[in-house]
Amino acid sequence: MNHQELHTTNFPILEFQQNLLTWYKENHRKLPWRESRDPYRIWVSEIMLQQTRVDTVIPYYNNFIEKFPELKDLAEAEPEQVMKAWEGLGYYSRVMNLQTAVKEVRERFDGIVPRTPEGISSLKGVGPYTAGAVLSIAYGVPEPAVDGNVMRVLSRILLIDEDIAKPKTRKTFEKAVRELISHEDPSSFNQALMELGAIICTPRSPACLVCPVQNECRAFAEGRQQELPVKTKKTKVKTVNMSAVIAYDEAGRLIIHKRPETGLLATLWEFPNVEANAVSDTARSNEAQAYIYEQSGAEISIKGKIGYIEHVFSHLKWKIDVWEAEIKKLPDELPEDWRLLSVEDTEKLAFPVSHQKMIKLVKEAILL
DNA sequence: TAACCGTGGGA
DNA sequence: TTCCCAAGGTT
Repeated sequence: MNHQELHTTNFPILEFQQNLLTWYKENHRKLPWRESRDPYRIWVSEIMLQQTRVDTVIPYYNNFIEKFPELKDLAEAEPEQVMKAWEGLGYYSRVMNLQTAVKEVRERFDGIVPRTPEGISSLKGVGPYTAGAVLSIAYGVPEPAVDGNVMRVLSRILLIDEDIAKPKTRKTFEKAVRELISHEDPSSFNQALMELGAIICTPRSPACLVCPVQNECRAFAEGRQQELPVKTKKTKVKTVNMSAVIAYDEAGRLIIHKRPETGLLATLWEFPNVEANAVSDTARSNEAQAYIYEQSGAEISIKGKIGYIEHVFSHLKWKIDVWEAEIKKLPDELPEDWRLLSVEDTEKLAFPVSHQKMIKLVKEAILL
């Protein structure tokens, strides 16, 4: 690459580093994962923070570390207990990958989280951002940790107008960070970029007037901070109509189903549900009844509709009619991924939020 | 590359 | 209500 094309050409790097780091030392938030340099704990926090707000993560992080204080505790835990600790956080493959990865650390790296880019990047669920974050924060390695904050902040400071929605754009910012990063304190430098993005250089109406690096910001100099970063929009989500069934026996036990190992809401428990293709309510309840019999062998009798739930995911939307049913006859043995469960015991298994809403319906509509 | 993979908060 | 978003990774 031609040296003249570098986004950091003629940029006051030392001044920028000093202003950013001084600001960070005096203004950073006290967060639970900042009280430790244990690479395992840093790692857990970074996985939880993926696409998730700090305020949401804090209670999950504290509970997770209480349950699994050290890497070996997570490695040896029952997957269902691990998933229960993640219930409600979303993107559930994150935690299954994390447990897979900590087991790998014990088997391949003698229980020590690897301190090289190649080593840590080979772990399940550790991409370029998380690799750089753990290496820099836990080990002080001067690697870039480019997340959405860093792309927003640097797009403004360096006036970079590449579309940050495009995957290859991240490399542009990694290159810039390699030029800018403090080799004396890579941990604080990377965290400071993200902290600045979270507190000052926010997506809308950035607080430029109190920004510690206002002097070094090319976008502010040109009054263009509102135009950056450039980010193309996503397409609208698809809508799927569903029927879910709350079926119970004389003892009040409910039929539940464990979702497949891969895909949406993998391995979480749910009330049996199918896509609703038929037009009429009667035909839809028949579809649901047939599905449950085919999959589990249970014969049920649907009594009526007890609720309607809408649930929006990142890429689709469920519209769910919830039906109440009595179990008329059970097979000699239910399949492995089907179970009968008392209402109280729903607290022991992990359900997606959409189905937690149904549990609430059960408690309000059926138990009363 | 673009689609898939959750959830809750704020404008 | 609707939209965008929040410390991404995998396929």
